[in-house]
Amino acid sequence: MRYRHPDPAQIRIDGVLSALGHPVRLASVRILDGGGVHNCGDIVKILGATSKSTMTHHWRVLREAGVIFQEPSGRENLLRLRRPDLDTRYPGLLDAVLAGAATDDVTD
Amino acid sequence: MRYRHPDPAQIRIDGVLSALGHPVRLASVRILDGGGVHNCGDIVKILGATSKSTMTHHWRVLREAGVIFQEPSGRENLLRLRRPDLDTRYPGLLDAVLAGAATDDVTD
DNA sequence: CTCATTGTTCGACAGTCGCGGTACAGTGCG
DNA sequence: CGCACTGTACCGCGACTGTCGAACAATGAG
Repeated sequence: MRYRHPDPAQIRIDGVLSALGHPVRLASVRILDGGGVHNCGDIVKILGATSKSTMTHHWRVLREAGVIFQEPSGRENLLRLRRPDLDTRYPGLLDAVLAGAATDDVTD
Repeated sequence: MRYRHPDPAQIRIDGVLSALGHPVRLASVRILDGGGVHNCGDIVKILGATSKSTMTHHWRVLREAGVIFQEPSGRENLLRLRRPDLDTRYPGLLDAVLAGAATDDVTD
C-alpha cells in the first residue's frame, strides 16, 4: 500500500461529508459504487473534461477522508470505495447519500 | 419569512453535504435536532467561543443549503431543522449523519 | 423615550480549495 | 533499450471560506 489511508477508527464524519460535498468527487464515488475495478483514467473519461492533476487532488481528498482506497497496480492506480468500512462505521450513510444523488439526477 | 429559503425541490445533496461537513455547523445541527426552539445566541452559548458574525455566516450556509429554517421573532432569530423536508427528499440521510456524529463522539 | 439585547452587515484578512500546466517517475510493451 | 502510457508532484493563480471586530438595525424592557 503506497498511500497512507486512515484507519477505520480514524475516519471522521466531517471529513467524509465535506469530501462528498463536491460534485466531481460525489460523481466519482457514484461510479466507484457501480462496482468493478477502476483506474483514474477510467473515471476521468466518464466524467468528461477534468484535468489529471485536478483529479489527483480529488483522489487525495477522498483517500484522506477514508472514502476510497487507492492501490497502485502496474502503471495504473486502482480505486475502490471503502464501502465495508464506511458501512460499519456509519450505517446507512453511503446508501442515503448515493440514493440522494440519484434523486437529484431525476430532479434536474 | 424574511430570509430566502430554497424550495424542497431546489435542495441539492452537494450543498447539504458540504454544509454539514463543517464541525461547527454539524454541531449546530445536532443541537437543533435535539428539539425545541433555539435562537442563535442559545447555540453560540452551547458551542462555546465563536463570534456572532461567524455564526451568522454559518446560518446562511445552512439556510441556503436547505438544512435549516430561520425565522425572526421579536428581536430573536429562531432556528429549526428542516427535518421533514430533508427526510422526504433524502430518506435516512439526516439520521445516518447524526448517528455518525454520535459515533465520532464516542471514538474521540 | 432610553437603553440593553439580539443578531445582521460590512470590511478585512489569512488560509484553503479547485483548477490546470508542466515536468517527472514508474511501468509495460515493442 | 526506447517509447508510449498512467498518474503524481509541484507551481502558481483566482476564488472561495472561515474568522473576527466594529458599526448598525430592530426590538422589547424599564
